[in-house]
Amino acid sequence: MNRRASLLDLAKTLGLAASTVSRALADHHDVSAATKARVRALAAELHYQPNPLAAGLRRGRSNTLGVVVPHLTGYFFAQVIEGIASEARQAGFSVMVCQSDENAAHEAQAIELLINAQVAGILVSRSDATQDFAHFEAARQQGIPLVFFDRVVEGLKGPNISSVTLNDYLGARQVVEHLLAQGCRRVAHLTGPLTVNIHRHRHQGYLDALAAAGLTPDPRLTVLCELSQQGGGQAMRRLLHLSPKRRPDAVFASNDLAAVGGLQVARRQGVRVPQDLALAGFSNEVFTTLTEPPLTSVDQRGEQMGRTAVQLLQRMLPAAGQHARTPRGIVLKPHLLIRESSLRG
Amino acid sequence: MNRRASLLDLAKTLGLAASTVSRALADHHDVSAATKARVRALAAELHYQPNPLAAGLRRGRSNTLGVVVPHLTGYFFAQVIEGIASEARQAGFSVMVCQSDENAAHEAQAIELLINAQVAGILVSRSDATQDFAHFEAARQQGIPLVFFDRVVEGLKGPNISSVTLNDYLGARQVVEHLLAQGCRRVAHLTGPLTVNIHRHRHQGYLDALAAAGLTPDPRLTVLCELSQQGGGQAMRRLLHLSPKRRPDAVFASNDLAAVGGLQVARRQGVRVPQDLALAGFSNEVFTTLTEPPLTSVDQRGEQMGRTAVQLLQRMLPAAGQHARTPRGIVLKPHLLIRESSLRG
DNA sequence: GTGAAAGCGCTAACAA
DNA sequence: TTGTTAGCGCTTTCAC
Repeated sequence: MNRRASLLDLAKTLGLAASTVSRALADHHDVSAATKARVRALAAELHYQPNPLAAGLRRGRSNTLGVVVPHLTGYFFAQVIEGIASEARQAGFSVMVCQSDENAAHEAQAIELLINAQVAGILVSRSDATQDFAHFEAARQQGIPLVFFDRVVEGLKGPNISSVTLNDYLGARQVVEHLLAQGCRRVAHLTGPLTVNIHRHRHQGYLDALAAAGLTPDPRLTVLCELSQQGGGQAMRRLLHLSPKRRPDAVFASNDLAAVGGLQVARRQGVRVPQDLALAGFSNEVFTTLTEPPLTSVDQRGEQMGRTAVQLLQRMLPAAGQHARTPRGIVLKPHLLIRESSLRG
Repeated sequence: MNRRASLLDLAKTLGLAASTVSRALADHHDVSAATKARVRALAAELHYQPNPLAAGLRRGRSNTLGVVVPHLTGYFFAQVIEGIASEARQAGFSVMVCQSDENAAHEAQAIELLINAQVAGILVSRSDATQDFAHFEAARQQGIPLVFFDRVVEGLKGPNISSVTLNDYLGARQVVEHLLAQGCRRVAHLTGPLTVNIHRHRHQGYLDALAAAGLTPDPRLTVLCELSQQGGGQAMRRLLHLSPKRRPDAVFASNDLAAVGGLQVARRQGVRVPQDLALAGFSNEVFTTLTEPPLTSVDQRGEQMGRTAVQLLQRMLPAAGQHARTPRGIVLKPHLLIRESSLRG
């Protein structure tokens, strides 16, 4: 079991200085092509692998990207992380994943952990509960670039901060337009806290779709609830208790879990979906094709979002050259997926 | 923006040598209690955070644990990773997650990446496709301890290898005993490749439960299929094509996705679940409570498995003292969760 | 019980 | 274009 080859080993056998080998491997412009070739050949032969710990120590930052998500159990975030992991690996980065559990304190702790680990950058989808954003500022002040994905912190802008989001407004609007096209006239909306960008945008899309169709939104049909199976069930119960005239003929839930919770309550009360009540969710979770009937939803393009987030981060890294530190905000287009729960044929 | 305090900073302000401070912080036994107290007080005051890169470089290994899973999108592995991440953090480790996509080459690549990153240990659930286990041997030979969870490599045993699994045999046996108790007599089994421990054990549990009830297993009722929604659907179609006498009155699928695929096909063909056909899966995925009817399943205790895996790893680390490097195999008890899909009341 | 010294493997300023 | 030098922050002999 022989020690792994070090850069110095390469240098010695080639009769070069360590620094030259280092530069050659980094493809530094003022190393002769011949030298580069020799170095690369030997490196390949010896299966040289740079020691990331040493490089990190020297540079003052590791080659790891930090990721903070509210949780992992849920198709969307898992997908995003798959995208991040795959894109990061191609760029030579490792990925460290932390979860905030929708808890502001955990989120701050995670950021601290990542700063401490001297990550090259942080990708984060903020917890719904977070109100104080000092921890993000702290990262920025350490010179660690931040990319927000899906759930952004809207006040935070600046040279070291980018974002990639879904066009939630458009997604919601398309859902509601589809429901209206099915002949629905009283469309209800189950929403999360409107302080969070995604929920606010989806709600606005809902309102505007109604307005565009010449309908006046009924405030009783917008229900603020926890976007869980239980929360969706409760909200549905409330809606079904309305007088027949006021009762909705369609429900658009801001996520799939709440939609399914609502679906179950409705069916148990003998409401036929989609004939009596058309239903749609948001996120395109795996289980949307497994429910009875399958659930109309909006795909959030998780993997693409993850890949894009890493690309945005790379642009903000010092090594990226001249155009470095350009903050950007990318908005992805949603995909409406129409399934039986909203199809009145 | 002042530089983070280094160990040397502490040493200087206390009039001590760096080595003493280092030992004090590591709670080394021959540092006086008084000195330890002074050091700790100042460290706390200055919010001293050791530089993990430097420590890692010096020690020749980082404070990161590597995790390799087939994929992230799926409740079980996400749960395990939550358990791992939480336990690892408590022990002062970071976690690096890689996915193999059920692909042997990707898996080998991931292990190589982790070895290269000088992780302190590797936690892995092997891909179903892997046949060649040289990459695991390589890790072991680098002195990197391995813990297999859920899916183990059965040939690999030794001083640096532990495992934590579910008692799949028992889980399967409980499921089938429950189905038999519901009055079912022709129980079918949808299984994955029997080369993988989990599938083989589940199948054996199935066979033994039948035998214990005095029934002779009908080989036509064991269907080897891809354990996906589609695969489960196809298998169910095949079973329903059997002559009425041979047709099963219960199906136990080795995972939930296949069970739901089967459920959909059955319902579409007018088979009533559970009256005509009782159904059970395995894994307790989130969606098991969302199907119509909700699906009986076996909880795999993902989070517990993740926590246990990290604990086993710690026992194998050099620092763990005398009893270090003790390999262990822990087997967790499954929890049968009976839901409507198998309840004939 | 504490200190001095060396070095993990790499990179970056500066010199040639 | 290449080499020299220094040092990132920590741990670990070895000496006292």
